This record gives sequence, C-alpha cells and structure tokens, in this order.
Amino acid sequence: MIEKTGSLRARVRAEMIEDIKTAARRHLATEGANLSLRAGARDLGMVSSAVYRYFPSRDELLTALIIEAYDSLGAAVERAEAVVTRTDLKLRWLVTCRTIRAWSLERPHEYALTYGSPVPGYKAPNDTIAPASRPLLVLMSILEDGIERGVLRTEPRRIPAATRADLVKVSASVGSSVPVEVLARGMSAWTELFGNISFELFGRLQNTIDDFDAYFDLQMRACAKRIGLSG
Amino acid sequence: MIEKTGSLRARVRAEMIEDIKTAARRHLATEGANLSLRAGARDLGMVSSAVYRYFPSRDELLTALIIEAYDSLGAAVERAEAVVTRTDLKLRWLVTCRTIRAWSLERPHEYALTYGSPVPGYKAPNDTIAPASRPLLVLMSILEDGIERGVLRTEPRRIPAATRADLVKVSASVGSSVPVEVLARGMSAWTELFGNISFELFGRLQNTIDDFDAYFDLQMRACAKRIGLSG
DNA sequence: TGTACATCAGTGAACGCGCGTTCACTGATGTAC
DNA sequence: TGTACATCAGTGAACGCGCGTTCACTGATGTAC
Repeated sequence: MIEKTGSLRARVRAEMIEDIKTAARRHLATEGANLSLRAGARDLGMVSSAVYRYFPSRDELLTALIIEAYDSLGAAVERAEAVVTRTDLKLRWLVTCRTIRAWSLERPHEYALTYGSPVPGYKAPNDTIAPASRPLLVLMSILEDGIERGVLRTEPRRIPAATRADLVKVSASVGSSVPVEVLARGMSAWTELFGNISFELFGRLQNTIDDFDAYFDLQMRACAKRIGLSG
Repeated sequence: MIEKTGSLRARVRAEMIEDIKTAARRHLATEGANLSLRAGARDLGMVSSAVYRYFPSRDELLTALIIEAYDSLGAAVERAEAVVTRTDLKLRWLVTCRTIRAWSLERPHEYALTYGSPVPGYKAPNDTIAPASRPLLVLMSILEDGIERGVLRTEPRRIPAATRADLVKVSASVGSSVPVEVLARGMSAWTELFGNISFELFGRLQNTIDDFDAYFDLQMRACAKRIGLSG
C-alpha cells in the first residue's frame, strides 16, 4: 500500500516536523518569542523529550520558525507582485506593500518574531539572512525596472560619502546597480512601510487611526510618488 | 540630623522604589520584557517578597518602568527641542529626531519595551497613554508653528473621508488644528523616523548600513523637506 | 519468504533551575500621651 | 523626656508551577541475508 518503503519513515518524519512547527507557531501567540517547547509537545500529545528526535534544541526550533516565516512572507510577496503588469511600477509597489501588510496582520506573532524586538539571548544564525532579504529583493527589482524603462530619474542630491558607500554596498549585495539617489528614496519608503505595520500591529496608533486600510494605502501611495513610480 | 521626621520614612521609601526600578531596568537587558522580579530583588540584596512592600505585583512594576520610559523620552525631546530657535522649523524637527534616536540607542531595552513587540499577556493600563504621547506632541507643535508662520502650505490632496476623519481626530485629541494634508505628511515622517530606529536597533540593517548616523540624518532631512519644513 | 539484527520514535522519570506570590514572623522606626 | 503602642520594612520558608535537557528504556518499523 505504500509506494516506496524507503521513504515511508522519511515522509512520516517530515510530517511530524511540520506538526511540531505548527504547534510551536500556535504557541507564539500566547507566549511570545519566549517559545515553550514543552507546550508545543503537549498539544501534539507527546512527551517533551520526544521533540528532541526532531530538533536538537529549543533554539533550533525557533530558528526553523523564523526561517519559515521569512520564506512564507517572501513567497507571498513574490507571488503577488509577479502577476502585476510589469510596466505598472506603481501598482507593483502597492501590491508589495499590501501583501506585506496582509501577511503581517494574518500572522502577527511571526511578524513580531522577525521584525519586532529581538528575542533576548537568541542569536539568529546566518541561515536566516537569505530568506530575510527576499521581500527587499522585490523592491529592488521594481527600482531596477524603473531605471531601465527610464521612469525613475536620478535627481542629483547631496549624499554623504559614507552613506553613498553603504547604499552602493546594498545594491551590490543583490547584484543590482540601482543608483544611490534612487535607492535612498526606496529605502525611505521601505522604512515607512514597516514602520506603519509595526505601529499598527504593536498598537501605537490605537484610538487614533480607525480605518487603517485607508490610511495605509494613502501613505503607501505617497511613497510611490516620492520614489517616482507614479508614471 | 534629619530635617523633617515625618518624611524620613517617606523619603527612604521613595529611594527604595527608585532602586527597585533601576535594578529592574538593568534586568530588561538580559531578560527582555519577560521581567524577573526576583532577579531585581537579588541585585539589591533583598528577598523577593520584600518587593511586594513597594509594588503589588510584577505587572505593576513593569507598568512603572514603561511609564518612566515614556516620560524620560518625552522630557528629553521636549528639553532638546525647546532650545532651538523657534523659527528654525527644520532644525527643530531634526533635533527631535536625533534626540529620539539618541535616547533609543542609550536605552535600547526601554525602546523595545515601549515601541517594540508588545509583551505577551501584558495589558498596558490607561496611565501610559498620556506619557506615551509626549513626543508626538512636540511634532504637532512644530507643525502648528509652521502653519501659523505660513511656512507650511496645505497642498490639496485626495484623502479618503475615513482617513480625513481619523486625522482630524488626531489633531483634536491634542487640542490642535493642523490641517489634515499637513498632518498626513507629518505622520508619514513620524512613521519613517520610528521605522528607522526599529530597523537599526532590531538589527534589520546589519551588514548593510555601517554609518547609521549619516544615513539617519540624510533620511530625516529628506523627511523635513517632504513635510515642507525646509524654509 | 522468513529470520536476525539495526535503526529509530517515543516514553517516563529525573535533574536542577527559576519564577510570582502568600504568609506568619521579627525588629526597627515613628507617634501619641 | 520617657513610656506604650502602632506602623512598617524586610525575612525566610513554603506553595505550586513551568521550563530545557538528559538518559536508560521499550517497541515498532525497516534492512540484509
């Protein structure tokens, strides 16, 4: 009844790993980043020590959750942005913003884990760097296309040498060559994007902004204009 | 040797409360928002139950810390901004930004407590609202002065009714009457300001931006221009 | 096709730790007469 | 100025809880001959 005996155990194992991560993810809600390995195990009706067959320590489980969160956000953004008409740069930007926000509202605790205060005592390993940069790569590709199509103009601007160098490094690390003047504007909008989501999610604008959908869209449209994507 | 016997105990008590808060503040660094009442007590060489003479519970101690953090930031910003020439609106904004950033870098764990991910299971009481709004009030006063002096212009802009209402409410809650078009720009800059600090403090721009001083100043200057404070 | 052995998942008890909070208590400091 | 009493700070033991991790073990599933 099983196709490949060799992979039965492997498949069950993979499923179990998923189940453990899912249970742990659920517990992020109540315990925050102070993730409890025991609580997750209890949910699955297994003894806490059994988890060690799958993850060598609590921190490794946390790392898996973080990587998965980044990948999930990255994939969602890539997928949503990819279906927008390539020439509509403004809409590509707006869809990127909206997707990031929608993902964050859906999975607030994973947002907190990845974009909120760092977990005390936890040092993220290098494996998280690549997935973490996926959303930013989407922005970079929009900027690149804008340059290529001649929509984004490089208005001259006084930028200190140190910052020039930093921004060149950002471009280069992605294998891109967006001019620093444009990248500076892009980063500004990027910062406001995440600033907005943090404000909303962490309750810093409660009792002030009621219709966050409308407010967010308004501000992200202004960002598009600022970057120069309104063409 | 003591001036007023009636207040000796009161004064010692007040000092003790300060000592407990200071010890607790130190422990925010290692334990994060998951503040340990016992650890603080140990530092002071006292038994954990003694803390209950001063704070009815751990959460009340946490609340005291949060309120103090907001007040400390608010006072720092007010003090720094107050000595800038009133007519130099751009510098008033920049000093506000720089002071907020400097405070955050000095007290990263208090920043995380107030502007980072919410503490799971902790519900901030209403006492925190007033101190929390002090920094924003400084921005509002800059905007108001800008309007009064005719420096800030209200460029017509399509703003949805819901957002208009929300922004009017923000103004009104402060007893101010900054036009919504100007306030929208102010809030955008405000969001980018805190977005930047969060990115820096939470390590989201590590290995990319080396000279954060220069980068921050550049972006905040752009914000000033955007708001219309460059006059 | 059947047997012998190796691999692996999961158990349950235990270690040693830290936590918030309660409670009856001891002494010292302040207050009233 | 001195005594009697009330107030208060701080102690130390205890309760009941949860945590991450280790370890010797049982049994089931897979592999090799």
